[in-house]
Amino acid sequence: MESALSSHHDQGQALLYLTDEQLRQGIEAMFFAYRGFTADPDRILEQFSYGRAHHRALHFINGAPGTTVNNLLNILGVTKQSLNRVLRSLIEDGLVESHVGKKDRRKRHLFLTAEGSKLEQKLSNAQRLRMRGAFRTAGPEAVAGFRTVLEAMMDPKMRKTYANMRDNGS
Amino acid sequence: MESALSSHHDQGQALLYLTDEQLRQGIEAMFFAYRGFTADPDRILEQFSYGRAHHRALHFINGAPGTTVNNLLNILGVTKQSLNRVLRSLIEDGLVESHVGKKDRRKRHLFLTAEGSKLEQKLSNAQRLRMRGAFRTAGPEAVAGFRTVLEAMMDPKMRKTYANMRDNGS
DNA sequence: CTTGGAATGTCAACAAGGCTGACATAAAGT
DNA sequence: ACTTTATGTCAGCCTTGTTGACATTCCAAG
Repeated sequence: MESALSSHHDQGQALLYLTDEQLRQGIEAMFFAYRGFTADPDRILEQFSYGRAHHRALHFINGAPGTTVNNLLNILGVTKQSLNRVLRSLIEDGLVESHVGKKDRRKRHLFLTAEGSKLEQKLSNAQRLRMRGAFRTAGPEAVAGFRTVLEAMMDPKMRKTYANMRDNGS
Repeated sequence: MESALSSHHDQGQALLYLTDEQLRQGIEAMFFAYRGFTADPDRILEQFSYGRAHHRALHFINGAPGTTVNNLLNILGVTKQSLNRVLRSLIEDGLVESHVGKKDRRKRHLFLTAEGSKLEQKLSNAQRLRMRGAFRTAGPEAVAGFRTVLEAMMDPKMRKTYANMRDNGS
């Protein structure tokens, strides 16, 4: 990719980062990085006989206590039946509490118990540790670029969801 | 948590991008972006009754024709039994060819057939289209940052594998 | 007020793709 | 030649995705 230096066209210069080869590298980087991203929590989850699905549920219930099953469904992008199985085991194990809605009794509002919060912290800490390392190594400008590209890669609907979480959560 | 914000030290300012809140946003961005990243090829794969595992095999066989099962295993980070199931179906369907090694008859060297190459292209095009859009929207500097952070997030072993593919492939 | 439809959540059964264990074959070392 | 190591295949299990059938609750139209 040193051809950028030898290009005769200004446009070629400017758009070199969009070549198929660059995109292929981006695709593979995404694949390998995501594996790293999930590796640490996965190791912890294994000890509890849980999977990534449990982690995701804990994460988003922690971020929005009292959220409903339906709301969680939209965020996670799985079927309610699939989420239900995960929630059931978390409730049975006393990590999550489900309260029937007072206004609308069809809805179940979800909360982490003290124990659930403890596991969420443990998973979160492990995942943040790696991300902090990566962020520190890469530096603030790289992190800004990272966030910009990831946001542009989301489905538009999820981009909005993400923007809301970001703005409320900070 | 947000103590960086209220810190009285210069260091707090400089490291603002490393707060737990920033890291949480990075984690969620990674989650939502990865979903977008896989969404387009997933839709195509569905029509062929294949899954992400088939896509990954096709992708890396395409990138390194003649690679062995064992080599693919190391790249994909799954068990050989798991990969074998996927390869078997791809071979049965005539997308991949497996040739017994001439030097070492234990090894199987893997190649895409014309048909396999066609599907790989189709998947690859769909995935690149989204990534190109994201890259173009974000701009070259953001893309550089994106790559830097992702690389720092990989497991060290995979970082080396990735670096080799990157340097050979260009 | 009742009734029919929409929204929400649960239960059952199936499929994809991880996993481990057992095994066959080929190569390599003693 | 015999054991050990490397490589790949087959069988069976588990998680977590899926669809289908269903119960409960709410709400709006009659």
